[in-house]
Amino acid sequence: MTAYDEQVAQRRANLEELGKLGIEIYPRRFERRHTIAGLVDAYGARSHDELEAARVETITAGRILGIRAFGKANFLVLSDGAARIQAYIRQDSLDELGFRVFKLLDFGDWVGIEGRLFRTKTGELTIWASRLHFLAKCLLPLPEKWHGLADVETRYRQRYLDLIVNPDSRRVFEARSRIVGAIRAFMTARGYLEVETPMMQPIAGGALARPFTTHHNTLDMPLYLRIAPELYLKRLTVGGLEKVFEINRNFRNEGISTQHNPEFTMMEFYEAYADYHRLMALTEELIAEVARSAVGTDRVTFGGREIGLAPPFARLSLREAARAAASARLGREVPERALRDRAAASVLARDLAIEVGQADGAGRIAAAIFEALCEDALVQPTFVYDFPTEVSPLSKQKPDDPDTVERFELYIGGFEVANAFSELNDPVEQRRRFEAQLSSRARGDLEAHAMDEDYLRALEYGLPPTGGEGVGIDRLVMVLTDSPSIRDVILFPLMRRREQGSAP
RNA sequence: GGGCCCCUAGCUCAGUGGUAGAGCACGUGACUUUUAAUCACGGUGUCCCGGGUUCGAUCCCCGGGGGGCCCA
Repeated sequence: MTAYDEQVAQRRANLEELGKLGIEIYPRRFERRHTIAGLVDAYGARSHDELEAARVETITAGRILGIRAFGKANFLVLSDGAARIQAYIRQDSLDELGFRVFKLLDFGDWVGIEGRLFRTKTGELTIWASRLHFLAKCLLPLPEKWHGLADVETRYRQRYLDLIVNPDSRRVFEARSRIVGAIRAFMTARGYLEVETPMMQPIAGGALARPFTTHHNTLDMPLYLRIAPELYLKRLTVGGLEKVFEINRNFRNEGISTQHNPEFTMMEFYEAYADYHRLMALTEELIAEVARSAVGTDRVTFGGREIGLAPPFARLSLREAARAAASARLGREVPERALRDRAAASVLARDLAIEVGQADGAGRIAAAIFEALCEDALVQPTFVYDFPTEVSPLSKQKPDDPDTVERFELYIGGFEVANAFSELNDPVEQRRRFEAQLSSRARGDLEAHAMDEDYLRALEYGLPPTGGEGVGIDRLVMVLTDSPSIRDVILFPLMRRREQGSAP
């Protein structure tokens, strides 16, 4: 028998013995008077004498994360996830049944404790147990109490173990919840209406990405998991919902990395009468306010570097950034027209050893040069603005420059956190853009945008001047919690399936 | 998709071409204010999987699986 099997057998036997004592081994409910966190909060700072005078009686519950047994006097460490407290289990302070129950407890079991608060000789806040209630058995051995669970694969696959033994992990997800709450509060306070649009779409649009496909049986209809809510949210703006936002998942069938999970959370919003300049101002305010309210500061450390999130953020034109970086890299002045002309851009890319596709125009090449040379360096929050039209099929062109659209991406920590633009609302131009995408698709671009006739029809009813933006929640959480991988901020990141029978 | 690295006890990790180790956890005993409790004693195992080389492979070689990081 392996050590593991032996421990499991021992725990099962203890559970059986508990049943023989006549207690309910899976009780239905337990009435707490206090949470452990509440006790620590209220009494953690009280002195020994204050506690004696107050004679605080409590009933609380949690998971056993430590047992220090001395025979007739014992200590249990209980956790409610948020905080820990120890209970003093003294044979002559419990009834006989209670002490027999104690003897059958294992590391990881759930128990309720009734008793009086006091402080031990060593000064630790402790519950002097008068009653012990068995609540549920932990039948499998837990990771070690001191080193915790370090194996990242197990942490992701069995997140519950990570949460039990690694308090830092829980803190990340608590922060994530506060961040989402703060975003929602920020938008709601400014009059944006929260909406939910389809996650299953007959045409996956609103972004350049490959979708997941699925199928509806009764309608016998192919469907896609959405790659963006964009086209539905703009239909709502056509419908007169002038300020809307949605916080939900997008699904993109592409590679996995420290910055990409196939499903990820975006906050996307649209505002009638706004353009991308207005969105930049709003975004600065949003990021700073969310940081302050969710993590208590607008100066955070990410990957060992301090990042200031207070406005104003730096602003950098995409082609200028690419041009300057290319000039520095090549040691000669690269003119901006080298990024405007296909032949010149192609030569420039070759000189920079950046691969470009046969069908890529100057716009795509400029964007590729920017990504290759500039992204990593954008650690402090920076708006990169004025994108090539070729890579932005849903954005509105600049009045004096049809090759450029009013679009920006916000970079923080070296990666894209938000993407926004003045929305293209001319249905004739939008149709031309879709057609250009279709010809890209015909040349093999699997990420090219599909034609969406219903969306064009909506535009024909009239979309007011509108600004729209998507904020990547996972990446924002990474920055605000100093998490190096997107998998650290997603509770259950997608993992490759394992063969049956191989643990875990 | 490519490169590099990792996979040994439930957990955290050592280690070796010749019967596989530590700490924690687990079991037995002692201990009525301990706290990574301590002390004594005890058993831990598909060394990720398959093949090859070898008298002998956990170790070397090849293939596969899972994971991490970097690149695309």
